[in-house]
Amino acid sequence: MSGKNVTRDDVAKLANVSSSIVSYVINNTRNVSPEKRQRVLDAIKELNYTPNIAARGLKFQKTFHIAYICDDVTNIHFAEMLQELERISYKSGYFISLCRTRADDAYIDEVLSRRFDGVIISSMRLSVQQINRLSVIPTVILLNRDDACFDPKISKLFVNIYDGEVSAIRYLLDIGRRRIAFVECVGTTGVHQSVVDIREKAYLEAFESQSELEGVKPMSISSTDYDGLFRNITEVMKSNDRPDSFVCHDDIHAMVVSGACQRVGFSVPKDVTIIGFDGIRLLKYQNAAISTVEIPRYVMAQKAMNMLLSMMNENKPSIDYVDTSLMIRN
Amino acid sequence: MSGKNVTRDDVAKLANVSSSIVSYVINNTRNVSPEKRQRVLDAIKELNYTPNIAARGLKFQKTFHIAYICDDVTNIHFAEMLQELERISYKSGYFISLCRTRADDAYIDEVLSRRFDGVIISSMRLSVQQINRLSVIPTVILLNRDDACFDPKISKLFVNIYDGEVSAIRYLLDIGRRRIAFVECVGTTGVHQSVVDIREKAYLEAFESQSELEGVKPMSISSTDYDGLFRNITEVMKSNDRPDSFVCHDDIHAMVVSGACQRVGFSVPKDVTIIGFDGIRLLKYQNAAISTVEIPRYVMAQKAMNMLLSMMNENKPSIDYVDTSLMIRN
DNA sequence: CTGAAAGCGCTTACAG
DNA sequence: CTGAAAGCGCTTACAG
Repeated sequence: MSGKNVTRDDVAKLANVSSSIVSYVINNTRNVSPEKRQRVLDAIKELNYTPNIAARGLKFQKTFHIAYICDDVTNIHFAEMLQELERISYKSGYFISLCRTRADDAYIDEVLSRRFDGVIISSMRLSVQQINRLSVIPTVILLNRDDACFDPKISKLFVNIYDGEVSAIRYLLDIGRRRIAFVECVGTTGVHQSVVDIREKAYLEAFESQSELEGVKPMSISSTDYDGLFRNITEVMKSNDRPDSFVCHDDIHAMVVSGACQRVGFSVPKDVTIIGFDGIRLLKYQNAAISTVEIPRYVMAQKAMNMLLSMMNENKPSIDYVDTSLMIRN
Repeated sequence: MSGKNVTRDDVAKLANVSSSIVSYVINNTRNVSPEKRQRVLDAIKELNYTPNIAARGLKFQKTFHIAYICDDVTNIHFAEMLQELERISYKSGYFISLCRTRADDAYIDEVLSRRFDGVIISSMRLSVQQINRLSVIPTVILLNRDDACFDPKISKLFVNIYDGEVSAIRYLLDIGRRRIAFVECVGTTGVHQSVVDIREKAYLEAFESQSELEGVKPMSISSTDYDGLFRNITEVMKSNDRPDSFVCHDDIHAMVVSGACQRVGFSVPKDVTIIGFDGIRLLKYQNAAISTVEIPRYVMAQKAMNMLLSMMNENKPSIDYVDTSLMIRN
């Protein structure tokens, strides 16, 4: 039997009860005589009936579906976040849709049309206006953005990226590194202009405070894609003022940098120290020891879901913070 | 204005037209006098109205939502597949939910309850019965499984994994490798018993046909997780009959194997040749050259969506095949 | 303990 | 060119 187009009325007919009884049995929301209840349960089984959540949602003004908007789920950090969000939201009765950022207003309309019960955003590509338009539904922003003018209805979960980046630089200076290069996020052309790179800000300010140290001066490496990054690293490593260390936008960047350095004959971490960001699991299986600034993804996913739930239930937006931790590998 | 709880009736009231007119304007499905049309459009804008897709779906018996069921989206191969499916399905008007496999019947009920318009499955954990239950909605299976008894309503997109694996072994034998180890999928405890490892089958049969070659005998390496794999590889590489090459379940496994081999002092690919499976982009930035058997993900995503569409529209299930290609890196 | 009916937000056949 | 009404599959207040 098709479980798809079977409706509550079909069940009622087969069980020979009124159709409201079926609801009451399914939702256990009223006492129903044992015989009728059993007839209903049997009919459900026989017809392979499952209640239509969309129809129920129309009544409840809920879809039991949330959205995760992110720029690139092929970046393991976001894939791990998505998978953890899926796990946690499912426990609360929600399915989760992957929405890849599209920076046009029509896309925001599309997302709003789906009447998600909540949306969690990890995007550097959406404008403040676009995010604010979403805020008519419970919204949590995960990525750090320096935009001041988010709607107060939006919940924010800040990652203390600044301190994480500073601790990475400090560590490099401590172990005697002086030529510390900053590896910017690849392909920043799609990034919204209002987004400030907090890592870069931290990098530059950490340098300023260390200006008395000899030979310390900032250098940034930017690229349009990973191929370009790989090429740029191999080139800069062949040049005269090659870096002795890198702080990278994230772990994927760090892996590419590590690969490139080794291809031109440098040993990691002996010749070059590399520090990534995020703490993806894959990093520790690399041939070379790559350190990283870990983001507590599981804590974040749980917090984000809690924030969403308290917005849905009590309409209470909130702000929270999580700290990073420097993970050294030698 | 909240775009969330604004309904078509609110628009109608503001525009001073009947509520059906609003539908006709939005869907462009009947001639409406220019003045009224304009009043409606103005009201939509002013109220920030977006139509409720769920309500529309109730009428159409559609949710405009599909599901992607996979075992582990933190594996880049599946993340890339998901992202490509998202891109393609969005163009056809569908959102996509990430559903991580849960191998119990209650989960199948949950998925059926959402009335997805279609479901695409990359899972080795679901039983045949569970997948067959899903087949009341248009279903496409992507992963190769040897189960004979799938419901004929299900569409199947086969990857020619067997030939891909054989070509990898042949290549290794051609370049003189004799101690070729097979690296099984990590953590196979969750894998459904009916799933046969086609890679392993191909591996063993390729060996049989080469049994006249001296010193060639199969060896398999299995592990419960990546930590275990890393450990097992370092151990086997220290042993007396260490392999001179590896064919790995996928590229992530290959990266771990590569890392482990190098950590104990072997050079890749000079001392050890490693071949992965899938062809994820990240692989080429590794310090060591790792070959792979490429799966045409973009072609697959497009085919899967087309199969889904023709099931939705014409109720026509189909079977299709894609080939892999051996990608050598030196 | 039970059932008929209204309503969630849409679409569209029907009647004008 | 227009509008009132039925219906998609649910839930639940209301009346018995």
